[in-house]
Amino acid sequence: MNLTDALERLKEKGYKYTDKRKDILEYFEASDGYRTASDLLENMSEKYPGISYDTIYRNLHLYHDLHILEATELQGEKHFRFACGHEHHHHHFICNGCGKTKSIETCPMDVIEPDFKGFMIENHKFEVYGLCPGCQ
Amino acid sequence: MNLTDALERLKEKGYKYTDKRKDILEYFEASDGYRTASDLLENMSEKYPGISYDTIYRNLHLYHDLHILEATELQGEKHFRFACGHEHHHHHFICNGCGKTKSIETCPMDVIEPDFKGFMIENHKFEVYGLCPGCQ
DNA sequence: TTATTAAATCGTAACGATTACGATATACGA
DNA sequence: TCGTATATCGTAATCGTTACGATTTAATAA
Repeated sequence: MNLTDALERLKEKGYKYTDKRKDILEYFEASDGYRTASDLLENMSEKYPGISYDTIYRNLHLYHDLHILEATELQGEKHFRFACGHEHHHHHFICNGCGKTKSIETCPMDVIEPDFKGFMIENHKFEVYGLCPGCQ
Repeated sequence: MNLTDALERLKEKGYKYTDKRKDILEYFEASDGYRTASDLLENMSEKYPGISYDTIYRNLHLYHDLHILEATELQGEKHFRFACGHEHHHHHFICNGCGKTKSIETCPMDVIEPDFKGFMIENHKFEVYGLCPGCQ
């Protein structure tokens, strides 16, 4: 996902263009890692003092619904990043220091023993946490 | 982990025995799956109307610190279950209906490509979610 | 260009899960 | 049985998030 594609998807779904919406996308484009709602609020407050929580969360949810952002829960707080796009299914190493990610191509669902007879599998989560080279 | 071992660990660490502490452990022993603080509060309220949130959370944290309970975060809420004890490292299928778990013996860290040069791995999370036979 | 209006935002209150704390009660060793 | 450290109660505060009436604005039509 990138800024241009995201803005296009927004338009084709009939959502309005606003500077705040563009700036939110630019923030995630520049981040390349997981960020929280308050990270975003703090960043947006520089340009838009007094920006509402409603605006932050409404747009985060909108982008998530449109598959422009993907989300994960870390330490009781939702974190968002640009969606990884049409690439094949994969997982992430997530840096505890800066939130940046690194792809893990293998999916454990392909390699674990398939003894789930009688169980209906709906989804799964596999994440590796640690420190990236820059954060050690 | 079981009730007897847990009470013994509590005693040997110098914590006091109370009926509430025993009953919390009995609740998790009988549950065999992930339960929330409010699940526990609701259950304890039958015998102890007016039991304090402080008591619930303080003991959940105590048991977690003593490795009597293990925890995971599901849908923004912490869930606890009896620790799986000294068995070898493994992961869980977790039923979205009843919270019960099923062990997954394979750990993805053993099978993924080891291309983490320069990254310091601290921990990982692998969970499979779905419905157990009884909840479908 | 202006008018219309549905959507976006603001300001702020409410919410659910969790934490915190002074006052009181209790387990347990002396 | 007493003394005291600890556990609990009752309740307020905190944090992340959601909700909502009032106001503003982007997009479209006249």
